[in-house]
Amino acid sequence: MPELPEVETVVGDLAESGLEGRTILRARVYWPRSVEGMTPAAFRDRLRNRRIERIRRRGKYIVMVVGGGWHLLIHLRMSGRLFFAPRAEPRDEHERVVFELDDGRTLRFHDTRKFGRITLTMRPQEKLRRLGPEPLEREFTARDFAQRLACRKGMLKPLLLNQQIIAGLGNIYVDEALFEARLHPKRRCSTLTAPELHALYRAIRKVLRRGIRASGTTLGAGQANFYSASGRRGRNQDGLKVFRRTGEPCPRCGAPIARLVVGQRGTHVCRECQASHDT
DNA sequence: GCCCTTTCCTGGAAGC
DNA sequence: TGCTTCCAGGAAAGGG
Repeated sequence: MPELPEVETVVGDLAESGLEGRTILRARVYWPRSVEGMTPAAFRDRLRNRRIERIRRRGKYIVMVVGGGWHLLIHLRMSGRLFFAPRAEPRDEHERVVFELDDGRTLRFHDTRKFGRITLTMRPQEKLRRLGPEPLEREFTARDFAQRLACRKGMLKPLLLNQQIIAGLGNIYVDEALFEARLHPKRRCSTLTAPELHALYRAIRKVLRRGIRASGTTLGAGQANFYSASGRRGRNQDGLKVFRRTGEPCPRCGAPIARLVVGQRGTHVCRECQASHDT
């Protein structure tokens, strides 16, 4: 599941592999629903001979500035991957969109579960402005965070997964951040004290930075798992404290990690360390 | 406007 | 062993 650290890793890999400055000669769409907002034919026509000027990340989106004012927004969702392959290499059945580049390589969008989406648009802000702040940017302060959460009545976990509140968090890093901050995922936001909000702010930044340093989290071995654009597995799974560690001892107190469902999401907690209070 | 539920999909695990 | 069923999960749309 690509979240902020995984997308950051992919973008870093793509930039390092010299994607910026390359020209897309042709795009081939093998699963039309992977392309959002226009027909595959329009997508192909508008991308032909476009130069990839810049690549960056915003939340969980990969943003490529291509020529003529167009922007490619790529969301990997559950199982999406991007990687390079020589043009002659046969297509895997799960490759949904393939971009032919001017240097003999192809950039392939591989997505077993077909949740991923690619949007070609002149107005990227229509999508991107809905996103909350970037949690690792300097301008995102503990005060901003507290203000965004304090007025909410919902449970912590669904709110942190909401990309409009804060961009880039997904199931893995939310569970890890809540453990780090010793907060129960079902706690109502409005009941948090100022020190608790501050602890959560720091925890979110800590687990995301750790994830980026480890080049992301790769769970299991199947091809639907996370692999960077250069085909590397992440190493952050070894450092996870609670996520998918049901029954294992809590690294802080030794109590068994429990699994519960919060907002229809599998959720991992230490019931000793993460007091439930009002739940 | 906020919160909650449903929908999209497939591979792999679990159940029989 | 081999078949069937169930589940995970991000974002957006729809309902209350």
